[in-house]
Amino acid sequence: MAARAVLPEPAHAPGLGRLVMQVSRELRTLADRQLAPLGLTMQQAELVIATFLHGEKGSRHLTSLVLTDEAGVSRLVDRLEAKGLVRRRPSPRDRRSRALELTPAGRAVVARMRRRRAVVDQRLREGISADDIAATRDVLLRVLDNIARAARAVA
Amino acid sequence: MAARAVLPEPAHAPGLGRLVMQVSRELRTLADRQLAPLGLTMQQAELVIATFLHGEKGSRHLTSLVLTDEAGVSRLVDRLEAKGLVRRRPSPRDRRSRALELTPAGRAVVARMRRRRAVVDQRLREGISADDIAATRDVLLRVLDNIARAARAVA
DNA sequence: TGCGAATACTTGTCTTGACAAGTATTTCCG
DNA sequence: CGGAAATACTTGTCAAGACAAGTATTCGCA
Repeated sequence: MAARAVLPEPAHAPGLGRLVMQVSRELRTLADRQLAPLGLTMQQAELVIATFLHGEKGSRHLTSLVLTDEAGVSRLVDRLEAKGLVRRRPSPRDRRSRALELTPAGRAVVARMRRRRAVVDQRLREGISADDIAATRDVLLRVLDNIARAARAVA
Repeated sequence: MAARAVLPEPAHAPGLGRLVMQVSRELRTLADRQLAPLGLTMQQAELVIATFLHGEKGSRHLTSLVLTDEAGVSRLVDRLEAKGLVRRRPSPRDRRSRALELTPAGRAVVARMRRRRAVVDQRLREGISADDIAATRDVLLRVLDNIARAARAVA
């Protein structure tokens, strides 16, 4: 694993961070292309599914589920509302909050997307053992932890 | 810099894909914040470094190095040119192409950024063995392979 | 030779992501 | 109680990524 301190970092042995970002980018691109026939992006699909699973909560509670911040969720909901898949209702408990709910059209596509997502996820694991997946997950969680620590050091 | 959009949400185990995307996102955010004092983003820093290492090539050759497409590089170069770090020259060998070169100001920041990047990369590996890093890299490469296969299946 | 295909880059549009600032509402506490 | 602080969301701005389409130039080859 490359003692690549300050070295060129050739394309064939990229740093772990770079590799993670490459995988992330290609995952999104693939997902977006597969969802294009439904007229949705990956983020939009995630939000629709999150609304199905955790609906009735305000967008604040959904931000962590779709990997963006509140502002991002707000505009994501704008787009989904424009597509008629989701609706904002005033929340009875807290008038600052607006609860999300799926429209009939929204419910109509959830199952299909979830199935599709599962298939893709399955395909991405092909040829990789459960142990390797688990170990990878573990490493990535530790990296996340290190990122959080570094972020605190900066702040 | 204030309320970090970052950490919450360990909750239950997310899918590997989601985890990769989360790591990617937080990596970029951290890098962008650390580079902010230099007035650069992570992508801009990467392109300046790539120009230093592989300069004199047209942007076509740099796209794979900065994880975006030609259009992205084109606009990235626009921004760096506006900041006076990089310059486009007509390529003598091929008049379609425009060779990139660092300006003195560009060269002046390269060393600092590379050192900084190495430090951060080091910090992200803390507490993770070289073997684990290698195994993780291996798994991610196989995932990349699966993505490519799935992409071909779609196309 | 010359013409169509390929190549290098640019530009337009849409979506996302981060951050800052703004509004409305609720909570906390003196 | 009353006002300060926190909270929930929205909006504005900039940078990126993907994709499509456009321009200029070079290449391949009949």
